[in-house]
Amino acid sequence: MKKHTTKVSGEHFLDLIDKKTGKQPPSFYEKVYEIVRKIPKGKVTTYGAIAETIGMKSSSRLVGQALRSMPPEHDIPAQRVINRSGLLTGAHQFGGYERMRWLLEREGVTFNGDGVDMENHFWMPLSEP
DNA sequence: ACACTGACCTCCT
DNA sequence: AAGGAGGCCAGTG
Repeated sequence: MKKHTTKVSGEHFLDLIDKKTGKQPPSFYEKVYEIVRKIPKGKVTTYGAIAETIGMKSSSRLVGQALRSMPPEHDIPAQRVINRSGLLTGAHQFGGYERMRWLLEREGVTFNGDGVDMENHFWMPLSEP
């Protein structure tokens, strides 16, 4: 039985991001969400690039953890975050590889074999807001 | 409070 | 070239 007890549940973190009250320093998760929201349509970035932008280059796994913890209703384009080699390693969260690929292709992302054409679609997050 | 968990990445065979 | 082991560390139970 799963209650919605997670501390990173929908209203909580969305509230923090939207209002930016500044009551407390943004958590790692919140920083991830902010960056992911900035990924332009038709572009992708990587877990490692996001971690590096936050200033924790070695914590790319935490980026994946943050995205996995997102609530059902969100406006964060998480499908635009993939692994370094262009593979859709988070596909299971979107209902499988084909589904995640479709989400990206309808945004204009093109593929090279099984992976995204990184040469044309990789987007490096900006450090400054 | 402690142990385990990863939507990863980089080395090392 | 391809595959495996280890490091990473905030959250979660």
